[in-house]
Amino acid sequence: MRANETGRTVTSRVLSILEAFETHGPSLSLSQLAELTGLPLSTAHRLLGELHAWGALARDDQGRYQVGLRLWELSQSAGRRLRDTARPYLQDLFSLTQETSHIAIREGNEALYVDRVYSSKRVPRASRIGGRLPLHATAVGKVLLAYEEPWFREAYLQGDLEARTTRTHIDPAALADELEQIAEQGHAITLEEARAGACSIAVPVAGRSDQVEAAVGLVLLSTQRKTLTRHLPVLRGVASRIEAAIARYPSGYLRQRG
Amino acid sequence: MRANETGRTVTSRVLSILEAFETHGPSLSLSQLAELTGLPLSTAHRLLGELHAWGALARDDQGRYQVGLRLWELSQSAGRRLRDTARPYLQDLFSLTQETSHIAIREGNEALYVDRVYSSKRVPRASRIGGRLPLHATAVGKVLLAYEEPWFREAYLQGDLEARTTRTHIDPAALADELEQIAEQGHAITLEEARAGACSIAVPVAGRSDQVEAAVGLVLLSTQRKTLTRHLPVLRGVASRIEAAIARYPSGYLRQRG
DNA sequence: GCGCGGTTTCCATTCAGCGGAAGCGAGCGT
DNA sequence: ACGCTCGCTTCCGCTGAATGGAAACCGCGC
Repeated sequence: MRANETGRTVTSRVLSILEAFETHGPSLSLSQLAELTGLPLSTAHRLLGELHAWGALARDDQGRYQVGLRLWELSQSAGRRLRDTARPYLQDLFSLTQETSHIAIREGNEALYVDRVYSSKRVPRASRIGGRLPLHATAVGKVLLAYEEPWFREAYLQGDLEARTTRTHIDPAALADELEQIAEQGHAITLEEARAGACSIAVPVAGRSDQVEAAVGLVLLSTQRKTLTRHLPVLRGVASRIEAAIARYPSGYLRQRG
Repeated sequence: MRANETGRTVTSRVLSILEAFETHGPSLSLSQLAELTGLPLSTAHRLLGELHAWGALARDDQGRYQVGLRLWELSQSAGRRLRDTARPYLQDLFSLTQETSHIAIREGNEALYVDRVYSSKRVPRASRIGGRLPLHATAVGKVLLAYEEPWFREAYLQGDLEARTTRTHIDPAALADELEQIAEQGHAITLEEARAGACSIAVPVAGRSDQVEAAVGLVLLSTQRKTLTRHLPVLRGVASRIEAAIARYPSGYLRQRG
């Protein structure tokens, strides 16, 4: 009967519901959600009811909850900022190279894939739009890391460096050298470090005031590793066209939450 | 000093903040938001603080709020259900026709564009991914309407039928006839009804149990209107391949909120 | 029909959230 | 330099909105 046993704010409870969808499947029942969030059943029920009424959550025909289309539509604007700008150039990149092309930004300790155009060749899919991969295991990630503030880069290298494949570079000292070299030469390459059978190359995309805000890259079958650098001029060209397009925005328009 | 003057629940207040972003620009200041939501400044400030800390909102370097990438990432799963399934087929459709290709579902009284591949030709953009257009002004919308439950279709025709261009069909009786014909022949055509200079054609995509859940369509320059029907076989082929891919999901997986 | 897992509704209790007011601080005009 | 304005941030005593235990409800299988 007490009013809010836990001390958590209402807002944080609502958000913890959304959080549950991030980590545990796209479709959850009331009791699962109550379990996952630690909320009493009736409280969870009421909050879910409000979220559902508003359209933030939808219910399938078994009564389970899913993230709703209204929330999707709303948050398109966030992805859209970069995406809408970059999309045409990304498509150019694809038509020039015929290889899987993508653009990513840094979000926390991971590379967040903002958009991608798939090649018809069946390159192993390491990630998807809106998905994330560790910064040290992909070409775009390495680029983002290489141009990041030194304090961040160093802190990152201190942390756990997950090995995605047997080829992932996980030695902090070696990685530090590699990143330095990347910053110098202006591009990064990975060979089966995120996914067996795939290699990739990426270059930075700077916003106004030289701050690197994103990275564009290509993914190829690892059998074609030797052709990677051939795409560099095209990649650079596309990157600088994206930069020109971004330049119209206020600085920091893409970059969010340190 | 009173506790919650308005009678609105905390959750609804939080959601009203998100609502403000739907209708008024992608970037809003504290005082704008307080104004728009009708919340006292200090209350808005606290709620925004929580949303920001969680990552639902981001702040640009002028301190204004924007919808954050965490929310975007989270809600990708909603769009992803249909999008990830349909994407490859949509890309096939594009490479077969070289025309702007899109897929949409019904959300409320509007067609919600779930995904699109742009032609390089500069077809007037009537909408964007995650955007909406009235059901009666586009080919995909007409298809969705034509296969909708009769009670819904009739209610829709009673309502205000906005004229997007001088060519938009807004006579309820004529539209009813047109929809009947569309359901019969299995495709819809619009000629500059949503946007001057563009014409479009669309066919239904049925989920399990014949329920029409989405529509795929092409947009062409209106100068090419005579070639529209030539694309019908390709369009139908792609639609049925999407149907096959959808068939694995539980029924109602895409359809949400009546 | 009866028990079981899950969902929905009810309502007296109480502390989390409220919001008025005061404190900052950056920009601007004089 | 100085005061003024405008918008953001922090503080804190009061109170009704949110809480959660319990009980009703609803299918479903045995």
